[in-house]
Amino acid sequence: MGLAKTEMFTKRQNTISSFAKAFGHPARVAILQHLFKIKACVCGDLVNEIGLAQPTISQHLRELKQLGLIQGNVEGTSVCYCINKENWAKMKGIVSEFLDQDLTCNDCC
Amino acid sequence: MGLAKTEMFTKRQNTISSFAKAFGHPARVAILQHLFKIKACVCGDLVNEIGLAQPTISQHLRELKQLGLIQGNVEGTSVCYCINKENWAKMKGIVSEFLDQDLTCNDCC
DNA sequence: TTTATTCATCGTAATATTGCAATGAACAAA
DNA sequence: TTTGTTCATTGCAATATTACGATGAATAAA
Repeated sequence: MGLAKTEMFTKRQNTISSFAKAFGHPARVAILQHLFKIKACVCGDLVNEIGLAQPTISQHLRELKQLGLIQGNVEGTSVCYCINKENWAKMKGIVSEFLDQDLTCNDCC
Repeated sequence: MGLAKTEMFTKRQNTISSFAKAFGHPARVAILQHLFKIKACVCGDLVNEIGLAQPTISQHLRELKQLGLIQGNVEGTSVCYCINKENWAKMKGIVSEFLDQDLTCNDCC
């Protein structure tokens, strides 16, 4: 019914999918790549850079922020967003462990 | 409008988000983990293992198959699904490159 | 104080995703 | 052939996501 039955899965499985969902939209991929590139940012730059409306960018930023992958520091009228290094590293560890699973396989395939 | 404006983004950005979307649901994470674990599988096993209805599992399998991450070989009345090692490795390379971006940052944050 | 700038939030419309009952297709066994 | 097994597909209902105009809150500048 459009509702992910999260209670059926392990905490780890839900964590992995939550992080993956964060990268599951090209706008958020682009936002993160831009933050990595310039190493600091304000929302207005992203609106020009990405090409989506300001509320849309703001909404994507909020999702990334709620997951802890970015942080925003208010500076006057603008907000300085950047990658949260510590949480990014944690996420990378969890996702990488999933991606790095053993590929050995029996004769079935 | 619920429509990702893929044409605004680079091919690479869309590729990353497509793969990420595949892991963006705990059921698909669980399916892949199970395939890794037993190294071969049929759909019926997954229905018992995961706990979702058979059509639901079949639908998730189709998405993973369309992305090339798994493959299914028909064996009599059952279908043997397993990880597509080559494509998994390719995907891992693309996603890892994104995750491994340089975390150095200026004094802004 | 007034005005401008910047970003967040609200409200809403459109599309996407998830889940499953019902059904179908393919094959094997009786 | 008939029956049973296995998985795919269809059709639908419910929820989630995406996008943006309008508006609000906060601050800075005039």
